[in-house]
Amino acid sequence: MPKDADPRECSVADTLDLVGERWSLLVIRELSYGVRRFDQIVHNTGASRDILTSRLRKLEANGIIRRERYSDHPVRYEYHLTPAGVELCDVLLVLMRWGDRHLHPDDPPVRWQHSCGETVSPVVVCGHCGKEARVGAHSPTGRGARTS
Amino acid sequence: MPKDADPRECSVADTLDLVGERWSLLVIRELSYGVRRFDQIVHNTGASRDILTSRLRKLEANGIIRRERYSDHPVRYEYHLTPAGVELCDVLLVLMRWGDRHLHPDDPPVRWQHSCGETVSPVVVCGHCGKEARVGAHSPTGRGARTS
DNA sequence: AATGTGGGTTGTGTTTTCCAACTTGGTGAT
DNA sequence: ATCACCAAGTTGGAAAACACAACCCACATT
Repeated sequence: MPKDADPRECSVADTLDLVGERWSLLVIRELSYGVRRFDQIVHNTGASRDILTSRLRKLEANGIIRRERYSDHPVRYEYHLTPAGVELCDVLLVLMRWGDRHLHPDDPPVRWQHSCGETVSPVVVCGHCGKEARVGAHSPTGRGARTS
Repeated sequence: MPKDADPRECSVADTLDLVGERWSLLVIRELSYGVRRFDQIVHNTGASRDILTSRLRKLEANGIIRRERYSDHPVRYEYHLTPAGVELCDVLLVLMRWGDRHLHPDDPPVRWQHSCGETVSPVVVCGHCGKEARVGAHSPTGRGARTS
């Protein structure tokens, strides 16, 4: 870090410290699709095996995924999302929506069907009033809120 | 990429190719706070100057930010979000919510006030029916939808 | 004349990542 | 019993990315 830096206190940065490295969010994506095995995650993401090992260990250490033994002889494991990991799927949905709109406007690679019967088109709203929410629409307050 | 890999077609992966490298989302965060100057972005993120230059160029090349000359003598630039960049702020909001809940449960570093008067507590909902949406709740369809 | 400012670029290490090949403890087929 | 195969990693060596201080340039200020 440059010695004159004074990074903003920020939950975005703190979350990215846990899941912001290359491949981590794609691992969570695979688990959200129900993929559980090491080799399948390699195959579906393109991560190299050593890096995948290190990402899985870090996600596990931070309570985002869980490793479960499904065979004793030989010892074999599979991976699952924890409740905290399931919550991170919201991030995937919003990233997917942006990519669908801006990079694949005519044919989204994947659609998720919602319980209402329609294809999910995720929108971020304020939990209190239900209307659309977006950073920048109003001014921030708190320890990390400086605007210069 | 390992030669047996066959990465899933996926808008999440495609979006992360544009903004998933270290610092890129924090640059967008700074612009969403109204910070415009190179040195301020360095100061508030902790990115090194050379890497920041490369991130800014890439984000600009992909239409997420815009560089604007605000002085001719000497030549000076400042950075702004494009409409596509503003849409990416949804991702920040959802990352922030996760970090607030899981890493700072008692004192979120930043609060954004919504037009309804309350602090924004972002929720991802289905754009059709308005109810909560989450990847994994139903099964995916499309080219990238395999579940093994 | 000296210092400061904004937006970079350069040089030189250090750290990460990449990828094939290998390992380990087993199973099933010949 | 030997051979191939499987899953879940680990290892070694090369390539790429990153970090950071120092420098640069065209001004403006003191």
